[in-house]
Amino acid sequence: MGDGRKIRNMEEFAAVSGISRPTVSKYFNDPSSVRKSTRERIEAALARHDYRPNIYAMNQNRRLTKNIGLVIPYLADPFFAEIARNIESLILAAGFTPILLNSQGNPAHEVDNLDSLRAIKPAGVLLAPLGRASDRGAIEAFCADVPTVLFDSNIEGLGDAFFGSNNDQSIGLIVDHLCDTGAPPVFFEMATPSNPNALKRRRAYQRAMERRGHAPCLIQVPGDGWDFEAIGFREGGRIIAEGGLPSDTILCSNDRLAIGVLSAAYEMGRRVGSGTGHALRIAGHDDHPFSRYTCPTLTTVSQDYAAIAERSAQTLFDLIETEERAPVRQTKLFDGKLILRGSA
Amino acid sequence: MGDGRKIRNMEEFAAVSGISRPTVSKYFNDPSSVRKSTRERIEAALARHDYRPNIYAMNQNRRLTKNIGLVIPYLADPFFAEIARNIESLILAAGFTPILLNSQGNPAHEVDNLDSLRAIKPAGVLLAPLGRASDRGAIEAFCADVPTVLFDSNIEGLGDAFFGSNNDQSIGLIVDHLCDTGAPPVFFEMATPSNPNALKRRRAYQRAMERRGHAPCLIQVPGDGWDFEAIGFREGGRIIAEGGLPSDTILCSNDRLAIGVLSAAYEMGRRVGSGTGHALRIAGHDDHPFSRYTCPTLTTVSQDYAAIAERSAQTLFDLIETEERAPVRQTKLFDGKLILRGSA
DNA sequence: CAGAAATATTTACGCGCGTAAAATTACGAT
DNA sequence: ATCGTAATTTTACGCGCGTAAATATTTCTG
Repeated sequence: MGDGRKIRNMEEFAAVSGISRPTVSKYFNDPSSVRKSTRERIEAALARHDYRPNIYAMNQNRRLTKNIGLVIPYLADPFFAEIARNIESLILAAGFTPILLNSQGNPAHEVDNLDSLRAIKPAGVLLAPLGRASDRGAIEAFCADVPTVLFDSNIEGLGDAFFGSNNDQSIGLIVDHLCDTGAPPVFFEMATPSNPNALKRRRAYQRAMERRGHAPCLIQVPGDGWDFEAIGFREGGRIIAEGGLPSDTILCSNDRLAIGVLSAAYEMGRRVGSGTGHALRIAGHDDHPFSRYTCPTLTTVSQDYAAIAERSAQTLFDLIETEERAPVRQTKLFDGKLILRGSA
Repeated sequence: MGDGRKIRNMEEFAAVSGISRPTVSKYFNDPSSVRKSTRERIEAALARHDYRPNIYAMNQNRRLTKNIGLVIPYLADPFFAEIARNIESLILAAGFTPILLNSQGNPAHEVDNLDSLRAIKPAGVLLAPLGRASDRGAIEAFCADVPTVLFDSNIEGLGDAFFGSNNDQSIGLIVDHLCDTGAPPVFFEMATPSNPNALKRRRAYQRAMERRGHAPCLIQVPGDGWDFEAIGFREGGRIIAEGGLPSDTILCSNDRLAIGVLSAAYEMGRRVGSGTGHALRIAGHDDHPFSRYTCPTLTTVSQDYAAIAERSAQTLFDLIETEERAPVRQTKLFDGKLILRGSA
């Protein structure tokens, strides 16, 4: 395809396509904004010459670029990687360019990411914040400048919308299940959790237990960072070894902790499972990609992150379309589903 | 900080800092290229007015941007996510901006990513290709235009350099270990593997077995895509159930397959492990983040991806620095380390 | 302190495209 | 065929900064 000479800019491309440059410019900003016959002539020329407008020159004078920022708190976590993959596809399908940024569990890095985004003048941003650890002031300032939809972890009052999981419902689901089928669970978590939703889940557990007339019991273990499996393994192993738990049933704040605890229980020869004769029952939360390959397989609650991704993206697209900030901050929590497997 | 009026462009910023605009421009391109006293005056003004140059205007006329592309074949795999995290940090530390792109296991997507990168005029690109599935022609054309270092998976002759793992050495290591401590292993893999290094590992297994005077035995199971654990679980379970394996020892082409096989073996009540009285031994390759939490923990070979990341990044930086393409294509394979755990 | 070398300033132009206003053309419906 | 409207073309300017060349200034060297 293409004849010999290279097209250097839109001027030259407009010449070979027989259309004026401003119309070609209109075409690239929105192909449907030009007449059909014009569009066809441009696309014919495009097939012959493979010209692409210079994105830097394009974005320099445009007030809004076609870029959408996607900020993920910790991309090495397969759970977040999976959400990122989903949302990326949605952004591409909507004709935008996703800019994927990883906060790597670090609040300073999160702020850096927002700074980078600001420089890029994105049409909008989808932000899964670190949560409690986040620099609220920095995010607030950012949201004031750029249409931003928060997801996964809420920061009260920030952004034009928030979509996440209904931790009250989902934790309630698994607490009910555990209570119905055996001893009421203790709640295993980090004393100072990195995980954004941890505090909500803790309170949801407490409420669910009280609702059923049981006394909540929190097992809060030390540990920093995002290596949850290691913390679950080390501290879970310790707890199990020490004994003295008021229950044989452990509900973990998330699947990654549960994977560690499960592994420790196996090492120690404890029989984990829902069947008769078990020594321990262990459950998690999130339906992590690896939770179906633990031994035994992990009973957990799935988050409806397809819905969260879809709704977050669509809300941002609408925000960008209408070019005005949302009058009221939209919020919706999606229900989880009980995933019954072998561990509880 | 900052007085009332906003700085709109470099002209205005140059005015308030008392330096000419071209000098300020020089400063932003390389702070060390201006005299110390000048640098201090600019930085003082910077502290007062928080101005940042418009990156679109900057990059428009620059032949080389400060962007470095980082293309990952499948970001939802924690192994790749971890490498990406490493390399991202190195890129940032070197003063460049990482552009993280995910091919999502799809060759067409990989080509799209390279197209996007081309539009961004990156100073260089670090590319972990899909391997056999990759569109060789497209990558070749890209490498001709942009300094590119391949890593993880080699495509013979493409890019200015390649750094990866020495599969011959690492597979040899684990085959030797398995042979020394029990029955020679069969090799479990996908018949049509998605994984870039799969074919190299297959041949490495064959050579290692022949070297020790054993007949290689390939178990090639059906399955598409990147859900390796599911394939390992389904097909591994089938193989184990059918019986008739010439060995009780299974070496899997990668840890994710092994995780699935291990899970299947557990479900079927087979005793897996290196101890006496085991029914099965299972080993993997990669030292995947989850391999230390399987039941039993997975014996495997670690890739030295810190070295791979470091060397790949450094080579690209040098390439960018000298502004000339490498005269000879550099290649280095890093040795793996045996990780002895419970499964074999 | 003079002269050389390094650095800064001035001046000027160009990059590739967005976009506005006015003039022209093409289109669809009467 | 006629009209009104929508689409296109023409013309023109500006965005914010890179960069080159000539000139002026500072800093370093002996």
